Amino acid sequence: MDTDTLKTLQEVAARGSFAAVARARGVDPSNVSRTVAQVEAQLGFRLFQRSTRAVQPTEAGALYLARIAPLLEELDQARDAAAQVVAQPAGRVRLTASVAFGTEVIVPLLPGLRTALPEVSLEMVLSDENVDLLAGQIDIALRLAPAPKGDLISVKLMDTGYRVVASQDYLARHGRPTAPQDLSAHEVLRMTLPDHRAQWQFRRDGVTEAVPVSGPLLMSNVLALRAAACAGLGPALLADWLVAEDLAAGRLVDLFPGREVAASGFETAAWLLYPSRAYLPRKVRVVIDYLRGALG
Amino acid sequence: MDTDTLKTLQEVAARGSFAAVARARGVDPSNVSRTVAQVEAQLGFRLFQRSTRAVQPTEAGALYLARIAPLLEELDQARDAAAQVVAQPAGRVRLTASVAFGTEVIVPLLPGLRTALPEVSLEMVLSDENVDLLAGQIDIALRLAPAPKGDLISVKLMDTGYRVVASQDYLARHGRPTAPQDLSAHEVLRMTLPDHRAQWQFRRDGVTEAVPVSGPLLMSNVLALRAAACAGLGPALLADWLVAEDLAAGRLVDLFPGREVAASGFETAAWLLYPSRAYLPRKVRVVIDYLRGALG
DNA sequence: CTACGCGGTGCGTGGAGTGCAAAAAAGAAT
DNA sequence: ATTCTTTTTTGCACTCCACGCACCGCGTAG
Repeated sequence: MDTDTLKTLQEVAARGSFAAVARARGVDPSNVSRTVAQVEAQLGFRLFQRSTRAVQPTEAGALYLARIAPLLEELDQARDAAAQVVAQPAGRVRLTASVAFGTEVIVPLLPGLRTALPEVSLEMVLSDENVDLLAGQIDIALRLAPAPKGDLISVKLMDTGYRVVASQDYLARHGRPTAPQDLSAHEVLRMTLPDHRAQWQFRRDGVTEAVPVSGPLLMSNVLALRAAACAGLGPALLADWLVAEDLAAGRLVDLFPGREVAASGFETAAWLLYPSRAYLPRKVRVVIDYLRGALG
Repeated sequence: MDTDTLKTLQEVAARGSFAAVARARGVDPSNVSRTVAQVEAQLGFRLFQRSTRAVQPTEAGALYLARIAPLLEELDQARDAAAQVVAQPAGRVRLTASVAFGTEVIVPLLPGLRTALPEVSLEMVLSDENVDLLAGQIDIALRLAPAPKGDLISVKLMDTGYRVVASQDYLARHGRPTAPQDLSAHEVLRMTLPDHRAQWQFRRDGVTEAVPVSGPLLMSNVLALRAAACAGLGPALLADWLVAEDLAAGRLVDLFPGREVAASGFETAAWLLYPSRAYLPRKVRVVIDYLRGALG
């Protein structure tokens, strides 16, 4: 029983005509007719009830075709999966992340990734909106929350935290707060996200305190928020990976290095999401492994 | 890709030797060698790493073989499952007949058929129009004429005849005709079929006579015609199977019990039609046999 | 060192599969 | 009704693939 033959059967069922299948395949109609007849002889039952004007699957034929359809599919997948074992990890991998995370965390990794996986080319889709992985043909998504639903695989890439930072000159002008409570006297820079607006949370030695904050400036973009903080417009609550470089360079100062800081919950992390396929393309696999190795 | 080929691959993996597989299958070792080589060429990767003394699946080959093994199994199961559908005298059989024949002849057989073939469920499509057997997924058709054309198998189910009948009270009011010719003086009930309209034929001892008939009432439905006859509206030419019960119950009287009666030809019969003798599902076969036994 | 058995290859032949053409048939169109 | 078109099926050459056979290279076992 040839798989090509079985695919012919399915095409016959789909098109409802031997002649149409023959035209589509560029063969003689007699070819299709004989193929079906031969399969029927081998199977021992009739697959299609046919007249000169119509071809209709029999009950047994419909049952058989319905059952073999996924099998033929999987047979092809088995071939592809096995081929990937020997194939070099090559091709284009589409990766999506937020603009800030992409530019600050992923872009610095690109040189190393290029040398480690020269055959893989990365296509970065940076967007602060949640891109549909299937519709966008996305292989890998980097998000700051795990997959809420569906057939996505979530792996924690790295733990993330927040820092309250301000610029040197802002501190020189307004004084450096020594305790979180002092922030209530400052006009802080805030995100428009509801979680970040009313209060910030601090934790040290297991003791948590919430500090109400306020300020005239609200921003929807963390890069802009960071820029504002660097410009000395006030203290800001920002992700640690976003301000690591600025802290190291001295452009920003971590106001409470001894405390954990959070907007809503303390348990935050960056997640790597990818669609749960039966067999992940090798090029995607190696990129995932590289990212986990570099960030995990 | 032939499933038999794929099974050969599995046997190679199991036995670890081309020659052993060749012996087991009774073919030449070169056959196995070439089969494997051809599959590898089609797949694009090597399945077995082989030396003169050992055959070992490659990593890709092992993965491929492991994945196709259950698929081949299911492929066979699909065949068996479908074959069982046709082999078992069980399931739904779609049967079409005219409304009158179905209700008067087939329905009385149903109780016996239910007990004789409890696993078979009958779906009756009663229609006075010629149903398309293919489009309607009909297994068996009961018609009062043989298949005029096509690849349908026709078997005569039972001979049928016609009777000229009238109700007791009609005869009391209009007198009982003693010879067919007397019908010309009656207003008879007629079918709208062209054959039945102008004259009725009678035969006794090989002598045929045609009697012209007329009447104001024409009906297109034999059940309505019978009802009209029962209601004393006049004599009617009706199929014997249609009036047998009424004659037995005395609701109708056979006016010419000694004669054969016909509308057009005397050779009339009920036919059983079914598509294609080859690969006839067993459930259809047993219903056909039952009907022939009960009516033939 | 020899012999056996293994996988791989060249070769000739028979049969399977191909397209073509014609037949049968069923629906559509006139 | 009758003709026409389209579709399935089958008969018929023809081609070419797949089969077994013989042989080669090679590694292991005795």
